[in-house]
Amino acid sequence: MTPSVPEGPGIVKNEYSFYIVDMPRVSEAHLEQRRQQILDAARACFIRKGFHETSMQDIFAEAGLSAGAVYRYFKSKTEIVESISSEAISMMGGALYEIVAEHPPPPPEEAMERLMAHMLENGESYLNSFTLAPQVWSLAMHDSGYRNNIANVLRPVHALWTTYAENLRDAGMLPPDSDPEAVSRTLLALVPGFMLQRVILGGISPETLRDGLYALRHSTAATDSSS
Amino acid sequence: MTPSVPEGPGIVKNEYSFYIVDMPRVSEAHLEQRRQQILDAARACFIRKGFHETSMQDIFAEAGLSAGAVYRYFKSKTEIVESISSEAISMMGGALYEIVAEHPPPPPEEAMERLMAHMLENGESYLNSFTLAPQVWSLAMHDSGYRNNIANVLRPVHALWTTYAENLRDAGMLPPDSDPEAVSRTLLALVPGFMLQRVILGGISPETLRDGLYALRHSTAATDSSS
Amino acid sequence: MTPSVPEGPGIVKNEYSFYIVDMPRVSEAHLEQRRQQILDAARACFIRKGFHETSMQDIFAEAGLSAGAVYRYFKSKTEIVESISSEAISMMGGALYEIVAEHPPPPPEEAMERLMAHMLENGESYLNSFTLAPQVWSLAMHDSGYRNNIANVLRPVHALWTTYAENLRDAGMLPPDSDPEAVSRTLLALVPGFMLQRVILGGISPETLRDGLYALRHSTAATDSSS
Amino acid sequence: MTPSVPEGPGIVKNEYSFYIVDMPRVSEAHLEQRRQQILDAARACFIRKGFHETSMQDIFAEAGLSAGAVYRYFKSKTEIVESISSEAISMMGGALYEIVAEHPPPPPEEAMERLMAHMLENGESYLNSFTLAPQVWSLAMHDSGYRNNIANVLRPVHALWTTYAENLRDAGMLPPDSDPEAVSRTLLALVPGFMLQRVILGGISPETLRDGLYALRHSTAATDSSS
DNA sequence: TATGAATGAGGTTTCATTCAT
DNA sequence: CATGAATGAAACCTCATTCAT
Repeated sequence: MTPSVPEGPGIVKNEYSFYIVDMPRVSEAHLEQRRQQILDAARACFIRKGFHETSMQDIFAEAGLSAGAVYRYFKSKTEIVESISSEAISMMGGALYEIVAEHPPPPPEEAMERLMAHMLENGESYLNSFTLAPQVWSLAMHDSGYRNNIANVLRPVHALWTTYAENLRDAGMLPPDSDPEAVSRTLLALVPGFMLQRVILGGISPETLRDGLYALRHSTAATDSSS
Repeated sequence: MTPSVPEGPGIVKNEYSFYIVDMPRVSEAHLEQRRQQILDAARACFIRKGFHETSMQDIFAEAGLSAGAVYRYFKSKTEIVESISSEAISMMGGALYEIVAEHPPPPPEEAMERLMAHMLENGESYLNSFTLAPQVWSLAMHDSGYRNNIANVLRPVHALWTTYAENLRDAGMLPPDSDPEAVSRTLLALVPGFMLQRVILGGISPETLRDGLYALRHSTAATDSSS
Repeated sequence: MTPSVPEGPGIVKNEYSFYIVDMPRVSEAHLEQRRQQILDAARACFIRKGFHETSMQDIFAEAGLSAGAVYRYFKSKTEIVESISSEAISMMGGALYEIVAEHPPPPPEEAMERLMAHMLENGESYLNSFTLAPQVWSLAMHDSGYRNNIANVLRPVHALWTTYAENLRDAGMLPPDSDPEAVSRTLLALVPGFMLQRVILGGISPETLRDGLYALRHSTAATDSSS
Repeated sequence: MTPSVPEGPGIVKNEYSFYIVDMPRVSEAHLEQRRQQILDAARACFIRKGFHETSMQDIFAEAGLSAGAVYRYFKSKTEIVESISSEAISMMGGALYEIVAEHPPPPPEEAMERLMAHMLENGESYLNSFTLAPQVWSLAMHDSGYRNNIANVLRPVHALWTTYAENLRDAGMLPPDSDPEAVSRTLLALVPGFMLQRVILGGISPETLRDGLYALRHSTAATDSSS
């Protein structure tokens, strides 16, 4: 008396009715898409108004979802902020890696120009990380969790710059007794300042940094003051 | 039944107490001192907890004043935040001016080292501007008032660096065709990155920047890529 | 493209899956078993956390069922609470009936001891009615439905005690002019106090009540104060 | 030029103006009265609707105060509930103490009758503790804080009953080998049952308990079953 | 029949600000 | 000028319930 029903993925037999469709009610992809929908909405709000000025209601409205729906995917506003933060601070590695890996290493002004250009492309048009980053830095000031978070993201970046500085020195492009760590720190230090000038003062572009670094690198040896 | 108290200028009667002396009209100096008392309290709170996590109640308590008293001197929390912000972003000019004014100009690595050392002294030990600055940057992202504020403070600083770069070039320490604007921007860009590394990553000091800049300035001319 | 599946009574087509077998119409027994599964889960939660602190989500999780499944069997949380409540307050009759039915009636201290012992067995180890009961009393304070519910359960119990008191009097174990109603009420009143002392104060057992009643029953006639 | 202003309590001199009135802006009594106003409102709500069904908004409305005002006096709803709870469970000691202290001790039925009458007077008309008590018991089931709270209130009451039982025995009104602890527990156990019957079943009064206890105390020695 | 994602009203609590005293 | 009690809008979050699949 059991009818021949096609059995396949998602069609299972159970003890009450004979066959029920056990397909996930919504696909895994749908869930992930919802998460993204929420994160996109949140990011848009955060870029527009900032973390603190954005209320959960703002996010609900922007996402077109109810409170409950959002809280199904993120258990607190903090969790959303952290997601966006992580995302914002982690978008830098790729380009740097490629630049660092080149042989011979590109000169610093070129490396920096290319990195800034990459950040502008992936930041201003898509992630607006230039607006988000300072907010994350700000959070990091009083929340050791965020601070560690950023530190963890920054350390590999720092390491890449150090490798780059070593390559530079090994290729004879830096004095043999120069400290790759100091060079790494100095180049790393340029990034936040570039971002802030871009947003607050304007009038700065990747080329500015390139030309500035180029000029500094070609100052005459006459005026030294190393340790 | 009203006691015979001399009534005269400054002596007023009110309904609660019988007489209060409304006379000496608290000195101008006293007013300013009260303002400072409030600002000191606010700054302490902001450094300890951040702008957003600090409630007005926190400030009242820290200042040992009532709500009404504080609101007599500042008409909103925003006004207090702005005061502290201005203060925090304006503490940089002095040392830079002295450095820039020297003839011949000190080499970049020395100029930067001395500036950072000055900021550490006046920042970390007294103002903790390293903690406040990122919060101000963060505010600036979404409040054009703050942004202009900072821009206005930054422009003279930028101008000083440009003057310095010109001096450098005129003294033959930079290529004659180099762009002082680009050099100025580049040196200015180092400051926020130094502050952030100091707080978040640690392991950076004025000497680090000095050594890094020194090494970069002594890279061989072999690897150029100017425009 | 529709697979050729026999269509017949109980085999229906729906829009999601193609065919589901709607046949055996899950047995009545199965339905009842599902109800029990849910009630068991709910009771466990209620004992663990209380009615109000238990969310429907808690019950879903404990039962291993979905929201929809639970709501198919109970149309609201209130209905579940009521089910558990009824169950909790109705578990007392059986033992009492047996005790009351005995001839000659056991003396009060023995009747009470046996009843308490019975409640402990069926309460503490299985139903934990000692924890549930006060919650039900609490609900009864502001919900006349619950109040009537309890009253309806309590009235037969009360009647049994009254019968018992009459038997006692008829057997010459109480003064001939004593009021069975008053005795019934008094004995009935001992139960909640026993439960609460057991949970809150500890140090009470069926024997305590037996000894206490025994002592009271053997006080000397010298000190009377009847109406 | 300093005017002769009456100095007295609350009139102080300070450095700005010469005299300011330092009277507490509102009197200590006013503060306490506000607390009572809130507690009265809360109690009314709790009696009317129960702890859980009463929202803070209900309390604000009943008290005629704003949210902020209430939260100035109580830092959470829990704190309010606890205040009312403590109050409700602690109103029982006085009358019992007086009864217990009498020499010779009144017979149990009289002691109990008088205590119940006292509770009715101070409970039903003023505190409605008959409605509140079961709610507190209910809370105690899952909150050890409440449980300890109640236990702490109950222990002295229990001790008083034990003293009473000892007095009873010493006065020859209980068998010399009877256990005062068991008698104490038994009499204590009657109270909750009386309260619940009063609210749920009705038809019980202090006299009921008196007559019931009287009858039990005059049962014939023929039917014993002590240990 | 079962699922669980989605809803949205409503909960408690905070906090910048005012104003009667 | 100073006080601090009071305000009340708005914040974050929960949870009983529904309904498309």
